[in-house]
Amino acid sequence: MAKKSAPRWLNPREMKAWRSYIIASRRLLDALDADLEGHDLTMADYEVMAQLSDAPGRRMRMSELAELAMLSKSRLSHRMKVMEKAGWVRREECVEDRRGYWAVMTDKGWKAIVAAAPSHVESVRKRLIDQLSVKEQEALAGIFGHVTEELRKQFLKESKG
Amino acid sequence: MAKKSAPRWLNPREMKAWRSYIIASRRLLDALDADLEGHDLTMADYEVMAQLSDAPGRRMRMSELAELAMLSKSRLSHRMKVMEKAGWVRREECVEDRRGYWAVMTDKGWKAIVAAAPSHVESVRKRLIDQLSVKEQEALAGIFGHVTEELRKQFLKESKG
DNA sequence: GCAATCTTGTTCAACTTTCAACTAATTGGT
DNA sequence: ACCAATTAGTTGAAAGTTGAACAAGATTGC
Repeated sequence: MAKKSAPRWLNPREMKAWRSYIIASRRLLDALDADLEGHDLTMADYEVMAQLSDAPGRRMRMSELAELAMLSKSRLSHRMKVMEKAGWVRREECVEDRRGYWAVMTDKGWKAIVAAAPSHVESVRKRLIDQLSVKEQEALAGIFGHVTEELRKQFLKESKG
Repeated sequence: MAKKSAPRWLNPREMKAWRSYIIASRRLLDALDADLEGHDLTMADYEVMAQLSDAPGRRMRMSELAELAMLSKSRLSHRMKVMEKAGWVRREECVEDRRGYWAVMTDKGWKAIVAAAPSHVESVRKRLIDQLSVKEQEALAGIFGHVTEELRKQFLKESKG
């Protein structure tokens, strides 16, 4: 990341793309979080619950769940403690690998996510998806699919050297 | 936000747009933050410093700065305390409105942001902007400009109606 | 079989963010 | 001029997050 050459500042078009994106994203995430408030969920917790509800048997190893929900192990561990207290999940020892635990969604958790999902989807529609034409939806998927792919490559390159 | 009718789940195209966006954004922000680590800055603090460095006299009222940097007043207040301790900013009483304060960037702060900016821009390029064609940059700006505009309208409607 | 290493998941301490309460100054209506 | 309502900004406590250190179990190579 060290650079000696003159910095390549963003031209107006690039700047507009970047600023629009960063500003809208911040506000969008805030709005989506606010919309979830009534269900006692943040986006992060929703993501955890959604991933878990999709897993076979509504159970998943902590590490895999952390990976899919894009949280650190530590953060997931803390959130699980909170959600466990709320009765939405429970932890079960893992027989196959006795270091590990299963995160298991309870009935109460299932009911909570089923109750929250329609309004969350409606919120995502209203704030984002329904604002976009089909072409724009495809552009969005294209752009960010590509960005993720590239980040993955960059990560591999950087962690090797 | 209360809904009685059947939820309009996302179709595959919509789901792809949404998931690509949310996943890439999370990872992108993480990468950008990681790239800033060497300058002892987070994206949020960078934003504060960048806005301040752009203001006339490199000074701005706390409220305006909070608004532009998209932070709550409380959060800005806390961050300012940290940045003040680092010697990057200082607070000055405001004569025109004696409730208020000016956030003022110090020389040291100016040097810090000038030192950080090139590598941050390079990081934004590498992770996002340079990955996109001109058409994609324009699409990105269009989509998120529109989203911001719509969020603003929705906010106005919701806070009245 | 066994030491070295890696992986899983938690915990502690430091730090950051949020939320509600608060002070003090300004504004606006009468 | 006065009082109520609003606005600017801070504070302190509670909640959330991070990152390093750790214990315990799995894996690898000899």
